Amino acid sequence: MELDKQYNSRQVETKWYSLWETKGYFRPRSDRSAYQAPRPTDKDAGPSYVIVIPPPNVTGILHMGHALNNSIQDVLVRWNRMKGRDTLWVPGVDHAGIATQNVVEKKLAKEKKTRWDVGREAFLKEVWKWKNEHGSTITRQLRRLGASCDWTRERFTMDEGLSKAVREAFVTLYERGLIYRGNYIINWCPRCQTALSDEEAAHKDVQGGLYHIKYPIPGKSGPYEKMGEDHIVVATTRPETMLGDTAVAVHPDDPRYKHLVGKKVILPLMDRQIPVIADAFVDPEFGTGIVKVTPAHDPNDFAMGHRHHLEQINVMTPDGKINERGGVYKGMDRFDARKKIVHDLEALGLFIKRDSHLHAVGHCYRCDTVVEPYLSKQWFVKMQPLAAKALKAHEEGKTTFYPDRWTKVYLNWLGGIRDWCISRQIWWGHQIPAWHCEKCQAAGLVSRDSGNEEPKMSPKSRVPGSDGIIVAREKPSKCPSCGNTELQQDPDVLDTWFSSWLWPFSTLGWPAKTEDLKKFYPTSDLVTAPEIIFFWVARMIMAGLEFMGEVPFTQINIHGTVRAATGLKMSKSLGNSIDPLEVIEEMGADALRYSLVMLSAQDVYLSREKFEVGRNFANKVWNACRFVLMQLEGLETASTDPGQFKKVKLSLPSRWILSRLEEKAAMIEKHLAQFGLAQASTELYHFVWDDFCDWYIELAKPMTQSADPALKLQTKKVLFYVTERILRLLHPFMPFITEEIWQTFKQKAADAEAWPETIMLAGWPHEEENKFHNAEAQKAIGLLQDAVSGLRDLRIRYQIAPTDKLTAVIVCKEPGMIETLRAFEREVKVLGRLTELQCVSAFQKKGAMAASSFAAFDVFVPLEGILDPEAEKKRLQKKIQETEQWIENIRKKVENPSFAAKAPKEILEKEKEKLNDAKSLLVSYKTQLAGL
RNA sequence: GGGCAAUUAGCUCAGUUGGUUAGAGCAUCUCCUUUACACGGAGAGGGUCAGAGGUUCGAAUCCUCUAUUGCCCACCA
Repeated sequence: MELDKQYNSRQVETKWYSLWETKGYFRPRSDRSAYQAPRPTDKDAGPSYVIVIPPPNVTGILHMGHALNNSIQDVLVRWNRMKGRDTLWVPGVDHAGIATQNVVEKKLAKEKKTRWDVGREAFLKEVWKWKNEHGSTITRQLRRLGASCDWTRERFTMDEGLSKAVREAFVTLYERGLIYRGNYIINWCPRCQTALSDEEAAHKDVQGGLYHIKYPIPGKSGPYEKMGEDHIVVATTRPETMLGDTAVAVHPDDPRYKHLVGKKVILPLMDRQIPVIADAFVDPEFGTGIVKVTPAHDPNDFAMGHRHHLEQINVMTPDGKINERGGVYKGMDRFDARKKIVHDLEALGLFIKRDSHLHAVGHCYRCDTVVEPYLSKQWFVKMQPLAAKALKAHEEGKTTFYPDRWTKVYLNWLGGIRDWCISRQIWWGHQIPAWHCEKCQAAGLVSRDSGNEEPKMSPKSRVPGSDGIIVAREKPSKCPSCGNTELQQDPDVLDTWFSSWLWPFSTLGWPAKTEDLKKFYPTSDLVTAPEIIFFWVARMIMAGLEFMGEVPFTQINIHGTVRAATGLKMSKSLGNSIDPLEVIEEMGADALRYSLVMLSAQDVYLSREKFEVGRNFANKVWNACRFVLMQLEGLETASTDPGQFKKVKLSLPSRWILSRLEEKAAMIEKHLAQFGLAQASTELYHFVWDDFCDWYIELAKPMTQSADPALKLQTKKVLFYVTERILRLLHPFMPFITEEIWQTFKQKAADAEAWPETIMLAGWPHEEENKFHNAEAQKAIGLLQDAVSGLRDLRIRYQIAPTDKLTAVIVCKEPGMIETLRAFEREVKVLGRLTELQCVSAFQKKGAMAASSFAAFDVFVPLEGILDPEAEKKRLQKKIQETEQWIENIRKKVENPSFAAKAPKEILEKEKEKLNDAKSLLVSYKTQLAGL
């Protein structure tokens, strides 16, 4: 079996993925006894390694953010799996309540139907049908990416087990007094017609208006247009809410208005008298210093209403129209009503002006409609007690964020946490496990949810049913209070995140005490984007502590956001997205993954060209391996055993590459251990490309053609050994191409029976497995590289074609170095394409020659008839000038007494060495100039 | 209003706890179809490391301020 000349990513990817999956390689080791890790020597095989996928939205398709997130996770999972740890990656999707419902509602709208037309049951059937037909798009796409999830454990937030977990969590919190119901101002989306949590109302700066309106002060009698100057002025951004005003407020210490407190003003258009109250919330500096108070339509006013026992007048319908309490404006859309009201006020002479005003307005995160602060009865989770546990866990060092700066963001949010509105007035989701007893409610036993009260830590009564609401895990047969069997389940469903926050343990079987839960909880790492720290990460930590008594994961890796090259967030609606699947089709999943990971050091600004790095690299790897395979023709003894080189006197390049491999593997390991995937992949890229391909393979070529059979053999063995290890180092990043190549390598290996079935289960090359470190070899190859570069430079400088004959003399300036130079004379001759090469320690220049100079040596080539003395003179003068400047700089540094006194010895040595090198160079240049 | 990032070559970005004559990829230019690879090889040009102060023997790196950009949070109507 040989590798095709062209790498066919499509074919390779589908072939290997289905094989991996069907053979069960993605499952934890403990689940696949037939495939035990083949290398028990792995020192890092420690506790199990578990991560949970951030469940993507069931309506979603794979976008670049997912591709990045899952590439990173897959690198970590594959790396840990190779290290021999019992590894589990649980995949799944969430039901995305509002988003999914919207999709199906849109479908219905095409038939000119609404969900109310078809009814709840039939509608839910439709949603399930949609889910079953389209809900697996994203998981199919994750497979294309190569994500090595254990699909046998795939979960859906609405499946039976997770629904049970949701009910368990809800009831438990209720019993602990951490769930309450009440009338409060929440964010209401008039389009989706549901409540939203604070996190779901995205604030955006909007250029709006600040409307100044006169509220007349009533005189003796008569209509207010005759009140003359007797009025106050309020400023508001939402004039339409004035229909529900029940007071105006001033600051208690504001001298301008002190006399008004306790008096009444007339609410225009509604002709109601409302009181002037004093409240410290009012900022005398803002606007006119007078605020209209609308307790049913503004959270601040709501609070103020509480303090002053004001009536709450809700003037809006759930779909954002003015209701019957809005008088003549009834039935108008809120924004139309705003215009009409301003117009009417103008007509009455009560409208003063509209100032342009920039302010933050909440928008529905699903449909971008302006949300309305709206008074309604909702279910809430009391968050402070949960947050307190999370804060304590952090103090105890149980949660660590990478990079660290996110810690503060997380802690700040926890510190200022507000209660979580969890009920949604939609149908797709977990229906709230609460049942209403209409008899009890009619009897007036509704103490718990009467609203108009600040939420209490402990409800007044815990006796089930006493308030007409029964919260239970399963539907109760009758009301425990009155025996009524006609119980109605609360129609609302729970926020989708109420199921997502249980994900780390609900997917492992909770509330049942399963083996998985015992073995795999808490999980190891969480990898996610910063956008969902509040939505998901913080809440998972709180849920883990509350329900499991333990944080769900200890390391939280927050990676960058994927953005389009323009800097905007990538999104389909903006038309600036790049479809990862297209990139996979075009360049391969490995290319996509490698490019993304290399760029992931911070926010990722993407354009299509950026994936060329990965594509080119994959191609490079493929071809380098093809070359190595060609060398293995007829070789029977290729093996992965490091011991094979113990008794062999290896060539200098081989000693060098083995030393580099060891060094780089250690560095890559170090980076991976601290989520430095970008650094790790970059190191690997340069090692493979620069060290291995550009130098070692080039150096190896002549050796594999050598007349010396021993040299020939050992070189091929080293090529095989190093390449096989490179494949394993690359595998977490490029799973497909490495598997494909590795399998062909396996067929050439003498120790193939010791190889596992897949590279996935081959051990991770550990730097301590062998001891190839060799400083001398590294130094010598450094000199070799200089010599070869010097020759290439000379060829280019004087336009000598590569095919032209060239001889050279290397003049060693450093005593003792001559032996080293002679040691690789042959290699320099080949790489420099020389017909002849001499290494000498003293040299008398004859005829026209030019040189490349280095600290340790000069490389001379004869250039009879080519050398232009004038140009050469100029070049050398420039070099001399540069070098003198350099020497001057170092000298200044070295001769500074403070430097000598304070700098570490190492640095001092280094600087002195540099100075000597520079001086040596200068001598070379000057000698050359003199000889012209 | 508060907070966090970013600002380094034409473009996109690296730059580890302060110590290389500041790097890479792409783009540009020159040369090379040498039997792994033109998705390649060998070279070249190109930067006062946003600006100003400060700490230090030494600053792209640490501190302060300023400017520009982006993001997150926030109940001043």
